[in-house]
Amino acid sequence: MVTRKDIANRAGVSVSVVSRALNNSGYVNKEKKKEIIKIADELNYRPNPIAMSLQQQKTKQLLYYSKDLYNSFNIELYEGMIEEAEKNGYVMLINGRLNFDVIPHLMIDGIILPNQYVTMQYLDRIGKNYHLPVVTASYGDDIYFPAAVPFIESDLFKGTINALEYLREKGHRKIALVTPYNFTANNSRTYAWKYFMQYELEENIEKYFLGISKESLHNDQRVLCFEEEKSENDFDIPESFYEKGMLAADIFKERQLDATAVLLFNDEMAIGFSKHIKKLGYTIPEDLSIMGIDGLEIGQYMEPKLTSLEIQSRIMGAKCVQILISILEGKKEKCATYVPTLILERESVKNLLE
Amino acid sequence: MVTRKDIANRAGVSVSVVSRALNNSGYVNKEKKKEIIKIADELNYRPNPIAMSLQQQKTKQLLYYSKDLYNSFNIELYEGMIEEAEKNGYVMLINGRLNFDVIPHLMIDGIILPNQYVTMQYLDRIGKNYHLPVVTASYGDDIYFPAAVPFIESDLFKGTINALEYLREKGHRKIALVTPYNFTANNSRTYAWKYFMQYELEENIEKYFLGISKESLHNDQRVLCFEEEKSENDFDIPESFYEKGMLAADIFKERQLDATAVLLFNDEMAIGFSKHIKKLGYTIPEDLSIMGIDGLEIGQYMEPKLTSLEIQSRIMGAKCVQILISILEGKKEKCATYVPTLILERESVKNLLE
DNA sequence: CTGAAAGCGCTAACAA
DNA sequence: TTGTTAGCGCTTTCAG
Repeated sequence: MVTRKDIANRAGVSVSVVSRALNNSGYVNKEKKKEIIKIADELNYRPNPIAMSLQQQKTKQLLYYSKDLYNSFNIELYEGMIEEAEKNGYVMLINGRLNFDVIPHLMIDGIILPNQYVTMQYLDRIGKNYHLPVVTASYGDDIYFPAAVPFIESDLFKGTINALEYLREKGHRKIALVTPYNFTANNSRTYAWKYFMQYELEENIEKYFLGISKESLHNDQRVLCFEEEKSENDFDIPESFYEKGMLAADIFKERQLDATAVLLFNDEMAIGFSKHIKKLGYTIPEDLSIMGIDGLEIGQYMEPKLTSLEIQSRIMGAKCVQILISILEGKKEKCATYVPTLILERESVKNLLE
Repeated sequence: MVTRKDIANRAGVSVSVVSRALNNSGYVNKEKKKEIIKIADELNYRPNPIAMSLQQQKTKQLLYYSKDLYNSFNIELYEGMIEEAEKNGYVMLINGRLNFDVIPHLMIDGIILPNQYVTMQYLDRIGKNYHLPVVTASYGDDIYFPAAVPFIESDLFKGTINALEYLREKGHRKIALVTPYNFTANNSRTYAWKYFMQYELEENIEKYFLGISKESLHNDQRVLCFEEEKSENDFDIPESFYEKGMLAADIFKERQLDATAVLLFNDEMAIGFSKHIKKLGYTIPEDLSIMGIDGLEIGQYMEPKLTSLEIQSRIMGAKCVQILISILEGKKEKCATYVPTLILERESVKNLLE
């Protein structure tokens, strides 16, 4: 391994001169500088990032502690992060296993956590004693969540309202909501839907709410199969959105709901729901319009192509990194940042007014 | 930040004693040792991984340089790696962007590259001057690939033969192969298929070969749309397996192929193919049996559930890490390691003999 | 059994 | 403009 010492020896100068030459800092004789750079090049010198990190007390590395790498939404988020990190001279790492114990072993300057629940757990288990700037990339799951750390979230309250407005414009009034959680869950999607249905459309929100959770379904056998419904507190368990979507279709049919449109918690659920509801004899969008949330690319592979409320994941990822870096640099940052959503119009919503 | 010096001060000893006590190395008075550990605990001391890395000249971190995080096969591979790394006291990082320039900035002891092409590029651009143990996780893409670095691959030659034998047992003889590459491509799947069709089944291999590449399709307009067909050498472009599978279905029908079964290069292609061929009026498996390669979980969501040749990705990932670590530890390692495949029997293959 | 000292590769303050 | 020095947090040798 080539070090600055080697270069110094070759050039007949001291290491500090080499350092200054290579870092473009302080004074170095122009001739010598050229010479030093030439030698460094010849020797194929690479600064040792570990030594530099030790000396500078920073690593220029950031970590995205993702919950679920199988979910392409998270990967898109990560790609947004990579890009922004790169621009700022940082390396963006990712770790797919939520094992907090490894964090102190990692050589990083800051962490991006995947949602508020993980953040809470982190604060509980590690964060108290181990300070490392943290930022949360939130889906907007819980509107009452205490902002313990700065968070960046998709503006899903406004977004859901927009989605519902879009459906209303197409003539829909009876719009069911399918979510994997309870009626009382404080996520902004549910919240916005309740508001809109109740005050804008004046429809019965109990009737059109389909929560695929053990509470909402009164311990229906079919929902108790899901791992995440069995345990209470384990946020490590990936959620079965797809399967829950399928179950929702069964229940939709059983209840003979007269909704003309269904808004689903996310695209995965929407895909599971659509697949199954078609099997049960419904035609999309003729009999029933479907709208997802996320705007994933795979929605295109559905038949018909899934209309969705797009969360701009890349932009969100970039924002997370921006904010984390500005915290690292000691700049103050406001605690909540909202990224707007977009209506992604494809084929699964019918215009009833035409 | 708490350092060993702080602990030493508190305990009234020197740093070396603290070091020895905390590392369980050398002699330390039992009483003092207890005391030191207690203080470390109270102060919530965490060894600085950077300082340790600098001193020990190793980071205990490994990198999986994945090509495509959207492909769940790679994620499974990664999970196998994580587990094995953890067992051996290593941290497994992953980076989704193939930008070789960041590698020298990373604090890692070794790299796992995603296939031989990437390995070649790596060797070309970085590896020559920058030594860092490297291992290749190969799909078995090219049987003539020069083993420049140790590689771990799924035994797809044997596996493909097994898959074809399985199909033969079910009464299939006319078995088409769908791949995204040329007839002359030296990947072991194609190679094994050619062999089996020619010598075991004595069928016409030209007739039943469906290569979805510009060469195989004589610059058919429809294949020229794919990004990866436009450029010659860029291995960074993700491949459009799904879409190519759909195109293959069109071509299968156009040619009025009388195959009773189709073996596809991977599950993604198989899913695209199946979806589209159903649309074209075929029923699976009644009219046509389908078999994929990979054994992905999403194959279960297809209708009917996809029968596939399972690549044991977790085991492969673990093997990669094992070998990389043993190289790091100076143990010799043989260059080629093969991981066996498994027939994953589901619903998309019909038994013609019943 | 303990502690001083050297050193991992680098930077930065300061003296020359 | 340059080189010496100290130090980032840690380990390890070696004299006490």
